[in-house]
Amino acid sequence: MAKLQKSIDKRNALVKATIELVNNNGFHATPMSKIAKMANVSPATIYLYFENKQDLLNQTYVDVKAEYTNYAFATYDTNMEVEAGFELIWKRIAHFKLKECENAMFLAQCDNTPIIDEDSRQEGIKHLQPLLDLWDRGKKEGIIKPMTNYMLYAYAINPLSFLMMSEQRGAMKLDQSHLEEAYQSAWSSIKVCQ
Amino acid sequence: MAKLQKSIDKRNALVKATIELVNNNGFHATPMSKIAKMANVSPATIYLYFENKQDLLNQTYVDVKAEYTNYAFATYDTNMEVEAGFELIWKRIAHFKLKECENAMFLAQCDNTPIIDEDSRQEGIKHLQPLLDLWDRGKKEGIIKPMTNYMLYAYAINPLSFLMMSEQRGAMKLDQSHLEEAYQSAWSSIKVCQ
DNA sequence: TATGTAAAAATGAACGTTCATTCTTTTTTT
DNA sequence: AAAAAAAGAATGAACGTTCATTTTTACATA
Repeated sequence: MAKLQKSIDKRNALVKATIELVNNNGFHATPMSKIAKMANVSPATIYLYFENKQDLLNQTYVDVKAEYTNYAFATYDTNMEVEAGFELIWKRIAHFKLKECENAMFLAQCDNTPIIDEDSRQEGIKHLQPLLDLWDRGKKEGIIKPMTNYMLYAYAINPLSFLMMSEQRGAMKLDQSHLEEAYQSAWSSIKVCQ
Repeated sequence: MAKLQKSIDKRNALVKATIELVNNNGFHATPMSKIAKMANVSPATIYLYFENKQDLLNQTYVDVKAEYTNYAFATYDTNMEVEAGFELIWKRIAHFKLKECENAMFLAQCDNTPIIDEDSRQEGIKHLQPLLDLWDRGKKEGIIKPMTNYMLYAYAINPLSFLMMSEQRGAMKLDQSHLEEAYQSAWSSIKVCQ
């Protein structure tokens, strides 16, 4: 009973504040007091929802990662053809990274620093399975290059993080035609050349 | 006279310690006292070489970025053919990221977080010019896709950061044949398909 | 429906620690 | 012996977390 009574809104506000402040200042430069203030909550209240600062960060990471993959696979169906399925998933991921860039930036920061516990990192990876399965199928069918899934991810998906960060910094603008170009490059880099 | 007398070795030791500790703990979780200890120096001595902690980080970043690009272009000659020049530079970059992964990890962390000052970030980008010039030439010759340099970097170079981080985490091993595959994917994604 | 009450949730202030930076003194160099 | 470099100890601010207390909620009773 106890835990369920605690307002889920307050937890969400804390997670949201964490994302925004960590994006702007980095994890260790965002004090709990600021997170509390942004969430309209007392610092002490944070400890009713999270064990400590590290736990707050870990849970925020897993939350955001789940949101990311849920969005990515929402309209995907495992019966789709490999190329069509990949295009669908790719475009959903691209859309997420560009429209929800607060979330995407947060993930990029966590994925390139030692601030997240290894357990939470592993937890986050699990949700990507449908894409890895699709790639395995593509390799069997001779449509996708016989490379490790890490390599495929590096070329097909990861560039979107770089593009998102560049746009976020104001270095470039990504419109629909850029996105189509990007998709073609992603597909070129992993498809088997006929 | 004053500045020149200060030992360059001591400065280098401080920069090296900063890289190692920031890689393992993140910037804000590495105290000046630990940096000093690792460099066999008193905390107060750091302030003879650097203005403050932020300045230490900024200078470390610019140093490492310069080392990275010096290595990348060391054997490149602007008279080379586009494809050959790209292959050469790509392989030098790959070699740097995989053999000097301490340095590469440090750059990845700085490039995905707000810990570096914008000025130092800009300073670091300048040194990449030879590659951008090569790409512009390739576009004129119809060899390279007519995309922005950011897009080309995202697909041709940035995946190496992801692969380096994955290997560093023990998720995969990158041998020579993986590297050849990676190069083919990089080239596939930016070359004009005939 | 109104009231009393015990548990849960939330709070602001306080605590102890850590940290970046500075100060004063000592050591090294020229 | 004067100047530069380095050192260790000291300082004051900031932080994560906890504590003692207050406020809110849920609900039994009338």
